[in-house]
Amino acid sequence: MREGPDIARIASLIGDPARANMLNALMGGTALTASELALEAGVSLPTASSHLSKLMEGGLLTLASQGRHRYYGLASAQVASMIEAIIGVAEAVGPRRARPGPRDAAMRVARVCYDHLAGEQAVAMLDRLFDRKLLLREDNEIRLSSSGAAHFSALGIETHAKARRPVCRACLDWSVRRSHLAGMLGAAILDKIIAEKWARREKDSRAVVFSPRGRQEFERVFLS
Amino acid sequence: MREGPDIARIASLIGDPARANMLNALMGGTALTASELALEAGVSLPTASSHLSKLMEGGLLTLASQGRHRYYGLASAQVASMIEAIIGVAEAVGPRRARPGPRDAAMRVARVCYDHLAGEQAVAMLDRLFDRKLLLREDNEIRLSSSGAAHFSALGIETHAKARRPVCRACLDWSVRRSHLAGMLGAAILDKIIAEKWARREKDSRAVVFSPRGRQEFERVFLS
DNA sequence: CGCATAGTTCGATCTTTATCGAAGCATTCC
DNA sequence: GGAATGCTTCGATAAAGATCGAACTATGCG
Repeated sequence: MREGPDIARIASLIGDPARANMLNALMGGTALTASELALEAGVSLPTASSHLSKLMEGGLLTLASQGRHRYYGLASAQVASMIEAIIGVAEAVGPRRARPGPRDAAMRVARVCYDHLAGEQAVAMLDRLFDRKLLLREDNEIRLSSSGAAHFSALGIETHAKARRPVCRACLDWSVRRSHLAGMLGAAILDKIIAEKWARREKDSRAVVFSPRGRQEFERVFLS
Repeated sequence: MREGPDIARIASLIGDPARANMLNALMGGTALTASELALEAGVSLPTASSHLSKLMEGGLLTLASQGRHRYYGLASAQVASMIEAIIGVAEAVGPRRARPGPRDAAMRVARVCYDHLAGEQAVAMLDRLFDRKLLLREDNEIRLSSSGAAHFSALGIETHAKARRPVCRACLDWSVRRSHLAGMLGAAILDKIIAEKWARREKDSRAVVFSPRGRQEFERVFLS
């Protein structure tokens, strides 16, 4: 009977199917309203509302009110990466999903992880950015080199640190089991990919699907 | 209502206080019997037994029968690192523990993480091993250099890969928020620290407490 | 074999909590 | 102002599951 941090509290919050579905949906990175989350979780609005207040109280969510809309989002990247870790275990021990299915394959290639790109594409990108010395591994962190700063700035990606959010961060990829790029820069790159219409978000999924031309452009800019 | 891996199943397993306590105890790395875990969780033997079979069915534990003893342990390093991630969130959002307390401080300095050393000491050690080029960062993995192989071998630490377990692996430290060394080598180093009596495991805790002389030795060998 | 220790299974009880309909607030639109 | 939309609170119901005592199985010891 040891004390220690209350992991049961956190885990039981995630342990309800409705709440797990909501969190899963929020892993897409976009904040959602209570009604959207109710739909996502397959429960009525009152039920969803009750779940949301529990998640809020548990510190897993943040809330942004805009007019009569209330947008719920994951509280932090740390929460997101905890959820990724749980997904990893669930994938590993889970009842071997009958057929991997096309959506699942798409997820492995490229998907949204909270606010940045994950999957094979993202892991390959980080590797290339290191090779080209646009990013530097330092200690156990990732740092932007001066050539990297110039490079991203030329692409119209702002890399000045604001607030306390780190510019670069490594995030473990559950499908590849290697790191991909998170942090402000990771988020900015995903923004660019979507803004340039190189890829679109699959509806109701975290999968990111590149268009043929978009993939070419992405490879030219980030994988060359 | 999306499908996807069943994270609720995994999380709800951890979400029960009794099971969470058991898992927490197993994070110490040593396999424990059902009675020990019952004590640890503060429940009766039948209750513990029921929890254990659920954890087994969920794939979070492994079981080794030896005579009339049945030793339960965490199923994998992946499971351990998921639990660490949950601990991290619980620490971050949890009801600010009134006073950090001495045990808590000791945990931050050095503790057992499944089968290797974690905490400030462990993070510092990994940094030094990189500085001395005994370990090399490669891609996103850690590799043993040839001088490193010689070094550890001279210390009586075997570094030949056996089975499929990687020799070196990075593991994110929840207290320091940087990586420390896991994998076969990480485990072997912890073994040596205990075997040489440089430090002892705190009773009923994951904390690892160095003796004055032990700390000196450890610093000489791994932090110099 | 008989006894002791380790562990599981069974059955009954009891608490927790997920759920939704109805009603209540709050904000915006007209 | 009044109607509509988005969301929360309340109250009652129902289901899930945690708990333990007692009985049962298995292993070891003399």
